[in-house]
Amino acid sequence: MKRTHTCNELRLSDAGKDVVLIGWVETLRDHGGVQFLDLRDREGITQVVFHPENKALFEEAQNLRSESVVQVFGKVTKREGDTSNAGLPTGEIEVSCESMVLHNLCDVLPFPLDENADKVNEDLRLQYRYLDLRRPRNLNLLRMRHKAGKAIRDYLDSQDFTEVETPMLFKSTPEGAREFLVPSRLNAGQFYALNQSPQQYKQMLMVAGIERYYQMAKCFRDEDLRADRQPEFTQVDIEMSFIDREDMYALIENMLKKVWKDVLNIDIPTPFPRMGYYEAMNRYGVDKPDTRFELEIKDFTETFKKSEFKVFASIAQSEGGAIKAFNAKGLADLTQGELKGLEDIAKTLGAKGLAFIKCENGEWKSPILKFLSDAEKAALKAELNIEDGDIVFFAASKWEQACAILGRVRLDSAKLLQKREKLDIPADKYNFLWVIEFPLMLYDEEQGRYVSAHHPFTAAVEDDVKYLDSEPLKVRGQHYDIVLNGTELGGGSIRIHQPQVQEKVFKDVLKIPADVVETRFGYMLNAFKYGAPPHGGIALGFDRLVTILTGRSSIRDIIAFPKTQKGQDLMAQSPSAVTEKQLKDLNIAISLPEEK
RNA sequence: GGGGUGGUAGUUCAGUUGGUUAGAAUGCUGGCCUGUCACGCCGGAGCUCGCGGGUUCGAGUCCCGUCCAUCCCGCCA
Repeated sequence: MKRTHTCNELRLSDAGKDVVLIGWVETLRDHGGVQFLDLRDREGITQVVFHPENKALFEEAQNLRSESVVQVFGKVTKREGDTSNAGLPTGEIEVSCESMVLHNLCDVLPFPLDENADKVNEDLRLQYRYLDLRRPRNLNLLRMRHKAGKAIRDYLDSQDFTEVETPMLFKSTPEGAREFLVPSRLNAGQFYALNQSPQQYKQMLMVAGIERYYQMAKCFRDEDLRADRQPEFTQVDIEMSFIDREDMYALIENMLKKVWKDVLNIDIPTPFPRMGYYEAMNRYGVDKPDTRFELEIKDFTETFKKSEFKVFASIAQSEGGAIKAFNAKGLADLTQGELKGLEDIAKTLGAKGLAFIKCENGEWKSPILKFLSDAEKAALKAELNIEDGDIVFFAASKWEQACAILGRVRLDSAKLLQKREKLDIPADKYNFLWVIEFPLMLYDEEQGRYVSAHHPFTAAVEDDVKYLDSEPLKVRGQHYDIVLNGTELGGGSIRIHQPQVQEKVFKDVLKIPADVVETRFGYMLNAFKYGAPPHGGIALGFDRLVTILTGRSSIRDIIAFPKTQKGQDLMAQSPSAVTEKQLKDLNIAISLPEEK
């Protein structure tokens, strides 16, 4: 037995016991005549004391280094008077060391593992990921991730779900995200693709009659990375037969309720509010609104239709044009630099500029003020409740673009207001929201055809099916997104389960050529002919969920071995070149672009 | 593919209008210290300034290119 207790176990009542502890050297304090060693394992810290009577042991302790692994044999001793440490659960005792085994003398660390580690360059920490993970805070993140996963599994098990593993080696489906291709040695010149999601397999499981399926599914996408995106990630993938949207809402609400209860001991209220796609876009400028604060966007297209301000008037009169504004309440004191930052972000989203009106000392200030009529000013003041210290931002553009611009400026304004402590968003505020009734189709100008807003298996809302031929843009899908604090946690839909409907969507609405439909989806359409039950499902980004649950800002924090923005694993050093022989077996030739 | 930020001791950073031997803290290392808990005190070693090129009498500093990290846009059915 390597230890009798963990480093967070011994208390005053254990005084006098002979114990064995093992762990890492957290700190070493050498006072010449007495030495202290804080020994740490994943549970906590216990102070070990060395006295000079045993000279050999004392010198051995002096030669230890931080993060070495030592096994300590000794007696639990009460810490007398003010030598106890109230800041430590084990602070009333210490272990008087009688002998010690040094299991591993640690090299000098490449970076400190204390609270300063958060400031260390992330690439260095990723290279030594095992050291960064060793910090108790980071180990705890992995343990919280485990707890969240367990809560989900426990809940779904209680609801009679069956976890089924589906293949990661799938076939290439070029219409989705970029894929990781895997060459097939046994089928020269052919490739698998790592699955982007188990979408098609889980629908086949419904046809198979499993009724309630879930999987903690590893998924892969070869897209550019972000703070909330990794090339491989985990989805809580769910599919159910014989249900409607209400069943799905209830299931997910109860599941997330259990996760928050089990991991954070927080009761989140259910049911979650619901908001239509167009309402979300109009009020918040995004389809994943952060409803923890207001700063809502208002529409002034009608107000400016007959305006003397030609820039606004011409857009307001144009097909699909919109004039929108919101009041960044209390942000009139923003600096030139901050204003430029907001302008720049608006421009990256296609705005020509960012018109604004400031209200300071009862006076409106704005480059566009001279173009506005009294009636227009009155309308703005009333709708936006403009008061001293406020600043109003405008977007004039196509409806979707105007929403997107102000949606983004709204979020950035909120950050500026938070910095000024004029907007308070409590860390434990969790605003869940269902965003529903997305349009089923969008018109892609470039391709000159309709494309699925989400994926082509989504069923239309019953009342809208009749528009499928005549006005596809009017058709709402039975799609739902679950949103938390402005992050899209996941989405899903009730699926099409009738082969003739699915075929019509592919061929007549999406105008996918018949032969392409046959090669990509032929087996699916065929399967639907053999008693496919009505079904629907959802997929939740487990990594994103855990990121928010743990209050972190990057998905990399809650993934054990994450990749950098270039998709590299700096510790294991992947990806890497392979041998000529490997390539030959796979019939693959590498042709790199010429160096400039 | 595009835009922003950053790259100087092991680590985190400072470095003036371009100017002599590039600093601080921490870590490491040698010594002192019998009650600390981020122990304290005294000494020491350690940086070809991401890489390549250019301007200049002289470049950490200016210019060009490039690499890496990160944030964002595109992208993510």
